[in-house]
Parts: sequence; C-alpha cells; structure tokens
Amino acid sequence: MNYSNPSKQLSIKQNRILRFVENFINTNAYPPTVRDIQFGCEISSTSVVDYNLRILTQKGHIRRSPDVSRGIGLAGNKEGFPRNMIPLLGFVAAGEPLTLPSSEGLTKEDAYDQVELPTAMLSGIRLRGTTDLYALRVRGHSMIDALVDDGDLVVIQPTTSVNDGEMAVAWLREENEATLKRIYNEGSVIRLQPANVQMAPLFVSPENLEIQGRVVAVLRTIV
Amino acid sequence: MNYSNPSKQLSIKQNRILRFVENFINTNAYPPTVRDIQFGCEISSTSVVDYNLRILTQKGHIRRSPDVSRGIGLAGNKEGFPRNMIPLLGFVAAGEPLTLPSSEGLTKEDAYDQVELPTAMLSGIRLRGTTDLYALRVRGHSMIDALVDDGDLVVIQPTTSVNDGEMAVAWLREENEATLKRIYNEGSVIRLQPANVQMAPLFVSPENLEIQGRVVAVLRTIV
DNA sequence: TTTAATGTAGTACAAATGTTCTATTCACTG
DNA sequence: CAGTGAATAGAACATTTGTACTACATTAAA
Repeated sequence: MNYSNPSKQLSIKQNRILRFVENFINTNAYPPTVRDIQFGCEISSTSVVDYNLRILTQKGHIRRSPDVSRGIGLAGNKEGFPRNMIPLLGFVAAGEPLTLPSSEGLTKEDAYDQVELPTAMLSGIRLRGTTDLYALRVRGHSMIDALVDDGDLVVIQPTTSVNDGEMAVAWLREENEATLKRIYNEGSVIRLQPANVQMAPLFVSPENLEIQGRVVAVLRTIV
Repeated sequence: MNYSNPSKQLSIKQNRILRFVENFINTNAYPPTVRDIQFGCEISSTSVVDYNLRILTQKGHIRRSPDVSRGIGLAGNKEGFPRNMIPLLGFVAAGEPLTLPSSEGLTKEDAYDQVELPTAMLSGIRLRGTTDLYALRVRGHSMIDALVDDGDLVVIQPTTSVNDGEMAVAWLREENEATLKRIYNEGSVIRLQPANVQMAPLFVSPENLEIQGRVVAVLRTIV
C-alpha cells in the first residue's frame, strides 16, 4: 500500500484496475461494470472497487457518470475512445543524429508526443511483425528522393536488417547522415535505391551502413 | 412503414435509432440503453425499441450483447468505436478520367470503400474548410513528381479553385490526363509546380486546366 | 374478405448494476 | 501504546436496465 500518497502515483491495485478498464473497453466497445472490474481484478468486494475508482477519478485517470450503468470512461483519450497511438520520438534530418528508442524498448514516457494511425494501416503493418512502432517527423528536403517531404511523419519498425527492396531508415557513418532508401545487398556493396525510380542509386560498403529500422508508412498533411 | 422489406433498407424509425446510437456513442463514450433510445427517439415503449434493435441486428447494422446493460455496439466500425471515416471514391492515374463525387455531394453509398484518417490529421484539415473530404487511390508512378507513389492514398477537399501554391488535383484537357501539382496563377498562364522542388514546372493556359480539388493529405503504407 | 406479417403500445418482471452502510484490518504517527 | 487515516470486506438496498408477455393497429398478400 502507498499510504498518504497525494501524488498521481497509483497503487498496484489502482494500476491493475486502470489497465483492466482500458483492455475491457478495447475488447468490448463498452465500459466495464463495477462487478466486471471486481471479478477481472480478483477484488473481494464492490466497495473496494468503488473506493479505488473514486481515487482514480480524483487523480484524473478516469471519468465517472453517477448512477449510470457502465458510466466509467478513460480520461486520457480524446472523447474517451481507444485510438491507435504510437510514440513520436522526435525528428529525422540528413545531417543530424537519428532519434532512436532507448535500450529498454519503447515506452510512452520516452516519447516526444503520441500520434494516431488509421486502423487498417496499423493492421497491415502488424501482419509483418510485432515489434514496437514509432514515428519520426522529417525535417528538411533531404528525404525527397524517398518521396518524403519536409514535415512528413514516417512510421518506423525497429530492425537492424531488412530484406532486399525494403525501405530502411539508416545511418551513413562516413557521410555522418541519416537516409531513407530501399536497400539491396549486392555482395561487396550495398545499393541504396531512392524510392523515386527516376533517381540514381548510391553504392556504399556494408561497414558504412547502420540500419535502424524499416519504414512502414508515411503520413503527410499538406498546408 | 416498409412492409415485406427483406433488404437492408431501413425504415425511418430504424434510421433514426441508428443515428441516435452513433451520436450517443460519440458524445458519451459509452453506448445508450434501450430507455436512452426510447427517450431520445420519442418512442412510446421499450418494446418498440427492442423490436427495432432486433431488426437492426438482423440487418447487420448493430451488435447486441444479451442481458448486458448498454450491450449495443455499431457493426460498421471495427470494434464498434466511432472512427474518422471518409469515402474512398476510386482511383487516380495520369491517363484516366478522374473519379469525382456525384453532383448530389458525397454519400456513403457512392463510395468504393471507406478509409480512416487520424484524428489530428482530420482536425488540421477541417480548420481550412468544412466541405466533404474524399480519398482517391493512386495508380502508377505518374504522380511521383508530387511525391506521391503508386498505391498511395490522397485525401481531397473538393474545390474548383485554389490559392497560389496549394496542391491541387486537376484535369488537363488537351493532354487528357489527371495531375497533382502546386498551382500558381501567372496572369496569362498557369504554372504547375511539382512538389519535388528539384523538378521543372509546366506552364498551361487557364482554359486547359480544370481544378477538381485541393490535396490535403497523403497516406502511404509501404510493402 | 380473410389471413398473415409487420409494427406499436403498455405493463410487469427479473436481472444487472451502482451505491451505501457497518465492521475490520493495516500502517503510520505522536 | 493509542489514535488516525487508508484500505479492505461483506451485506444490503435502491436504481437502472433488458426482456417477456399480452393486446392492439396497420398494411400486404392470398
């Protein structure tokens, strides 16, 4: 128990309840009842659930509608709906170090922001792997050969190797720059092929290239 | 009343109930009860609501969880949550006629499909106007100078004129082709500027150009 | 005209659900 | 050690909510 804790830090039981509510809403498209939470979190009585829900409300994690069945809502998401959010870690530009996930893996706390992906886009990406996704905002026109413009959002699936023809976000050690290119392993050299097929490829030695992730989507809002 | 109607066509009352359920979920982040629907749709008894809900379930518009409070879900959206859907009207390719909304304006029935947009993207676009949005899928590499690849989704805001510098989807009458370009009115000619700033512009006469809409977003999933 | 199908209407009941009350336990503080 | 606040626990009650039943009205089909 965390006695006399006026902060927003939650007890183990409160965290468990919050996760249960989020998962329940994702699974069922409606919120749980107090008894759903009681059974799902193995709590002995409805008044313990009610007591913890009151604290979660005070701490701004959930909203409740009094005397309404299933009147429990998440406070974190706009309008209370679960959305397909991934972390926006920062920026990518040619001459700047790549923003990478920490070694502990991606957490919401590491992110500069959160961005939402369409459900079909996320489903399509997830068919190809279960690693965490993250997003980077493009700075500058240096990625234009990748058909990526200044301000675009690129969605990255972390990996240190890609299959031939896949588009990667990679660091060029000698040039000291980030790049987005389709990667072809041609024995002694690596061919970096721009997505714009009208542009000439680059050839680099394998030691010069450090692949950070696979580019799986691009989102562009045009001003 | 629509007697002996085995199709998915709905009665006026059923349409009203379906709209009410959608609006209620949008507003409250949880589904309505039978009595919420009764009061909201000015129906005299809970059994009329229950009867119509059963028909809406049979016709595939909603899902119900029996003996569960607020066990009503929308069937149209994945997992039953409201999403930011716009119609996908068809395709755009250089040498093919543009797929355009019908003169009655956009309706869900006209669409080839529906696609989802992220909430922030939609909010950003809607700051610039309230016209209906639609999407077109790009076929071929002819839009590559617009930094748009084969298979990309472009989001269009219908308009017959754009401000200088805005990207438009337009029909070139003499060339008989669709194009995506930034548009600059230079007096006697129109300059069509590719989004790829490394490429040369085109100049056409104003009579040759028919603007269909403003391109407001691009979404690309990379295989 | 009769029958059948569809839709409406009210009421009642059973189950689901939220909240309250009382008692107890635990951990911290003076 | 006693007091206090936090948290747990069980039971009960009140309200909310879904569904069933019966009866009637309207429309379409035979």
